[in-house]
Amino acid sequence: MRKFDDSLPLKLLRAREAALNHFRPILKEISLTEQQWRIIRALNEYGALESKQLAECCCILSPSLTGIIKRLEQQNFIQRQKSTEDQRRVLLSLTEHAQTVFDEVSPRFEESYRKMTDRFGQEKMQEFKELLDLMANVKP
Amino acid sequence: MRKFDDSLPLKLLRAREAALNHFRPILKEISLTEQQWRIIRALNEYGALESKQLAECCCILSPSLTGIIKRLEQQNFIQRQKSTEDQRRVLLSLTEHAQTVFDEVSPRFEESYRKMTDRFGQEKMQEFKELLDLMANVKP
DNA sequence: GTTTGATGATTAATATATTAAATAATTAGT
DNA sequence: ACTAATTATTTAATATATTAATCATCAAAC
Repeated sequence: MRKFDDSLPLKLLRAREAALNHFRPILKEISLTEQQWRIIRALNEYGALESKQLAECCCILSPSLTGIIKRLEQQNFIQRQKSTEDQRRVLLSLTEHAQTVFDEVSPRFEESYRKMTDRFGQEKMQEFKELLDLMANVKP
Repeated sequence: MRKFDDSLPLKLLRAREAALNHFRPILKEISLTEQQWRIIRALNEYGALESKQLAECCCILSPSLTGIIKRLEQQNFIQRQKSTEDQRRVLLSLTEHAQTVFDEVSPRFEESYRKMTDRFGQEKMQEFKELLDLMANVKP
């Protein structure tokens, strides 16, 4: 069998851990989890989204999202409103508070992102992202 | 700010999900979680390992490992013994049962791995893994 | 209009992730 | 030898992941 360390899922996990290590200090400071920040980023970019779309684009399953949204709502980061046409659907968007926090801290994330990219190498990063996108579309 | 979809951690997450989708059916059949299989694979390759080493090489934090090992022990997949020199340490190894299961199912994982590699492209996979290893060593 | 089937969200149950704190055994310094 | 600092593991508390089941709403068929 292949060597344990040759496992692609494991390599992806380790690479992701290494990447996240660049941002964890910021997340800790602002007391947001990685998933919470991911959701806030998505809503900042796309505006209001339905729960299902948000789950899809954030790579978070619906049952997890339910809890995450509930907590973000309690912390006044997210507001919800039911869709008028389809009562099943829930529209989610950022509160003003969340928007303020986002605008304040996003430059810090950008800065860390730039550092990470520099250390990894600009061109390598480009190539790396292309391969990641390709792998994300390999169906079983 | 960068686009949401340009996020490296997100791309890594999506790529990993896509990769895991090739193996989830097998895991489900044998009723093992991804983490449990990762640990079994590691112990198969390295033989007995201390808890700390196992956590390190499997990219699992100690508190998580405690629970995973406990459950694998209950299912008769793992046996533990305290180190004789250092009573703090715990030596973990596979049971015969686990070894049997591993030998039986590992060919199926290999087969799926080969398919995945073929669909992604052999040379691309090589290049991809090299970049993943590089990223795993980018320190903040 | 009612039934049936499908869909969006939630709940439930179990497993894992994360951080902090507690335990216990070892080592270093005195 | 004895205290202090270290280290390996576990416990605790909270958040998220995963699968299955439920609940409510909508849509199509009848």
